[in-house]
Amino acid sequence: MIPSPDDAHDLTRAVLRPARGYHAFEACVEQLATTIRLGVYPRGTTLPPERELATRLNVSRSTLREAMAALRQAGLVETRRGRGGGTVVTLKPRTPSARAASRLTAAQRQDWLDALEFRRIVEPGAAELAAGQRLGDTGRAQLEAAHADVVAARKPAQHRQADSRFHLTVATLTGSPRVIEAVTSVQATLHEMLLAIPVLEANIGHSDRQHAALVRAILAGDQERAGRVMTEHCDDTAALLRGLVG
Amino acid sequence: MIPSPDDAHDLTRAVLRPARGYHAFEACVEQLATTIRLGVYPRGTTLPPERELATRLNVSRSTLREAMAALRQAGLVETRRGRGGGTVVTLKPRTPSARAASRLTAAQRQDWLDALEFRRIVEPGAAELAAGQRLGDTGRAQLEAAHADVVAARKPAQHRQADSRFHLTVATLTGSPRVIEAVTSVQATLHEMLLAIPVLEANIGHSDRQHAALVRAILAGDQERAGRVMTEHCDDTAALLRGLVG
DNA sequence: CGAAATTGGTATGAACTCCGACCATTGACA
DNA sequence: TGTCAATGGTCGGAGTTCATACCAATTTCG
Repeated sequence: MIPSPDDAHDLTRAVLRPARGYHAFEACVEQLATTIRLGVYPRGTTLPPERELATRLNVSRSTLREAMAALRQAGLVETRRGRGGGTVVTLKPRTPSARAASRLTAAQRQDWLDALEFRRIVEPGAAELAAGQRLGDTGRAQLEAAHADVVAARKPAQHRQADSRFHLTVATLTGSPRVIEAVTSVQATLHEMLLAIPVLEANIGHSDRQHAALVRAILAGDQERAGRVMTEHCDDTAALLRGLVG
Repeated sequence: MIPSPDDAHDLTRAVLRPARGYHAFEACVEQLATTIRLGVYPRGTTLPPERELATRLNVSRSTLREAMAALRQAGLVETRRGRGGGTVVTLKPRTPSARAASRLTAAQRQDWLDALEFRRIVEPGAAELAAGQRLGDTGRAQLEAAHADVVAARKPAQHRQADSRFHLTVATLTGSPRVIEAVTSVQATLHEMLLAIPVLEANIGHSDRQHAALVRAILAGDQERAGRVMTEHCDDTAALLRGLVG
């Protein structure tokens, strides 16, 4: 039985997506800026050499350099020449402020809510997978270090970055490229949201307890519990944000 | 506490991904070919006009036309001019054959296994979300139609396409762009695998029973059961494929 | 029948991107 | 101290992609 074209129509509407959302240049700026803002490269660290970054991003060095120039002009990085030189991150982690929350397009809001739903699927899955992995010493150490950073963070801005890094670390432990990409994308959007919507101290404490429980579950290799804890964590954050986004 | 650059290194290795994997032209060919092979546009249906497709894929018409030319040359479509003309799908669904399975690169195998892991996260999540949706009559009808197509399909090739469409339909019902994209991507890879690795009739029967249970769970709004059934479904397929892929 | 609408086909120049080679600066190290 | 290596900076030509306008074929419908 061949479906009529009309049956297919809804599907295709949904399935066909932009083959290429933007120019290479913009894509680079976007990704690098996100990487920096998420704290993957914290303040003071040096980015990899241009040639390596270009290779990694699958982009010509010229294009990458244009992106770098944009970052430099935006004040995220500074560049020094010569051996031992390079591009260092100068961006101070932004402190959440509610100013931006007002000018929210409907599309933006929709995307944010979608990110929350997708997150609830992907991050628990990542946690479960990570718990199922047989982690080496380095893996366990990475996880504990990332968690320690979150606990140690005093200022909200630092806490936010450490939190991102923690979630990305969990994803990294799965060793699955697709999972990592999904979590990265979700965290980027989440980061945007949390910058626009300041979160209360009490919520941070709650969140930290969940992180701790998550670390225990993953280190213990308890997949089911890891997934459950992460699901709760996502649900709690989501409930909070949904309330504030509308 | 600022992490040392070395701490960050593993994370960045994982997080930085190609900003743009290929040229716009290739991306279009890739996506259109996949869409057609998955049966989103079954044999005999007419694709949307070039101008609309170009807009949808966010690509200039010239570029889209080059992609179309490639598809035409590859024998997937035929084109007629004039009002009421257009580009129609001529590709017969391919019958699975094991010929291709031999020349498998390590990277390819790795990607396939990764897709299976990612699928086990995303598709159950999609099923659960879909079950939680308050479906309208159209939604319910779509799901039942897609399922009926799977059951009615006689030849393996047709069954394969109907199966893809079924899973994509479930994803579509969630209404979440990110979920849809994730499932599409996963199904594309799965399709590749299943073309290279013929599956036995007995497995098809088993799979069909799971589909039926899934439809019941979603229509009943039973999220937990929908998720569980889909998880089993993915696990069973994965076990089979993992055995054959190595 | 004939005009209009819809669809694919063609052309051109500008902008973007890529690649490769080479230059300039600076710190590391023999 | 001088050489080397690593790094950012610059340049030019080739290939892609884009936007726009216009042409050609064919069906629909007044």
